[in-house]
Amino acid sequence: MEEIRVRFAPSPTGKVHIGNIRAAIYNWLFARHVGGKFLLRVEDTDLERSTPEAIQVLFECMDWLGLNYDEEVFYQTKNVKRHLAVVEQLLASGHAYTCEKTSRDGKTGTVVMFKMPKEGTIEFDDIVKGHMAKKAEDIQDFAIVRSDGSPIFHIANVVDDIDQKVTHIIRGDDHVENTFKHICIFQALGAPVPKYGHLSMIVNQQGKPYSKRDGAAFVGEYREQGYLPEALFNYLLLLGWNPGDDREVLDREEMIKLFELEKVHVTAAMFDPKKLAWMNGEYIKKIPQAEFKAKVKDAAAKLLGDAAGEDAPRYGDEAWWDYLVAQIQPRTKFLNDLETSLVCFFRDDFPFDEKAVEKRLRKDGVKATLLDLVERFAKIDDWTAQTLEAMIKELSQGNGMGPWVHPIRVAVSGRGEGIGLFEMLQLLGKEKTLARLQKAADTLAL
RNA sequence: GGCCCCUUCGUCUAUCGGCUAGGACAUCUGGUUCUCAUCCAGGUAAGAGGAGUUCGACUCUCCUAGGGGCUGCCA
Repeated sequence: MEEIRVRFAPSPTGKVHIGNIRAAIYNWLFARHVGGKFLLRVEDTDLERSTPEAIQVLFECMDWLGLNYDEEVFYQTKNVKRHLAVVEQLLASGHAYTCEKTSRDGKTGTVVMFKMPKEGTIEFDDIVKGHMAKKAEDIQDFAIVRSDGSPIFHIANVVDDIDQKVTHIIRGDDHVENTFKHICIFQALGAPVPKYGHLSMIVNQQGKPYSKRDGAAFVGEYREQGYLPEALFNYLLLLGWNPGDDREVLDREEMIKLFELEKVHVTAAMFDPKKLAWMNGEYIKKIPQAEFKAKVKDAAAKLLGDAAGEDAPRYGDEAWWDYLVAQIQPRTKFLNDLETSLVCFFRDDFPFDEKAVEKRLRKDGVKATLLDLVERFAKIDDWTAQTLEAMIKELSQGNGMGPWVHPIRVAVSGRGEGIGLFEMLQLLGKEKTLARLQKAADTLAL
């Protein structure tokens, strides 16, 4: 049986965005599902707009998402001779002709045009859109070689697909009209016409298709914001496809096993950052403890920076790290939040949230409370969350621990939210806790 | 303008003619809790409009409206 081969063929004219990368994801999944080959082709024939940086960014994003390709990257510009040879062939067979033309930007010159059939219907069965048909007369002849002699997308694309033996072309909806043209080229060349599947667009919150102008559309942006590649991958997959039941969070193996191009939606889907954020949280919860610990340590090292050594609380004590990770991981939604939630453990110059200070510390009587706590805490030898909680419980006499808990939290962490207070105090240790309570009483509380 | 495609809760979607229209995110309410988050329980919320086919239509057909794509010496 013939090997199934698909390709992702972006043009490196800007940073790869989520619409493009979803096409890559669907191609990849399709190939893995059927046991075929997934190829990467860089369509860099637009010399004026293609950049090496964009190509580099493309590689990084694909690698980040785990979109591995099976053969060496194919650069379209390296196949120019073949493109032109094929054009000669078309010229000779009467499927193409030269003509004087004036371009949009006013350049006049001789280009090669592909001659479309003048009658009949061009049709194909799109794997996602179903049967497609168009009258040949509705499609005009189109240029395939520029006046400077360079091949244009249409011819380069088709010739490369022939050369790479591509069997299924899965690409964006914006190419449907091209498909009618390309089919004619395949036929003029006597080459087998591949199967097509056109993917709907992803639209932004305004309902408009994503373009390179949408800042947040750049794939790398999500990485920088602390999204996990698995979450983005999973979310993008769900935008226009579902396994047929209520499952949404799927691992890579399940995706490969369940993915079917036929079930991909025809309609455009709106990108919902909130659901992506939720998905990210789901994946963060699933990170193995050891792996998450490494991320926490990385973030800690970054925080320590120049202050390293000085503020380091009990490094090397793995039990301490494990306890910290157990507290932090379940309430982390973005990797980037780590810095904020960890800073109070690693720096004494952590920032104070002005609102929290106002609400919890700048209140009459708080100073006395804090000073009282310094005295009481100083007497505690068994510095554990349990002991500390028992002590505050006793102080509050069942009337709610709020009046003690809130000021302490802000005094030692600078924030009004975070992990459980007593766990936090245990992690900080007695010495730091006392120092911070004292400092807050002296400088912030009333 | 022309050609092509699309239309279920705010959003992503399930439904292969029988629907009291299901799930997820978001949102709201209640519970748990020292905060935030989590977690648990529950609520609000949809078939663009109109004809037709049919015992029966969200599902099939047609029309209208709305949205999108293409209409380059871009890809």
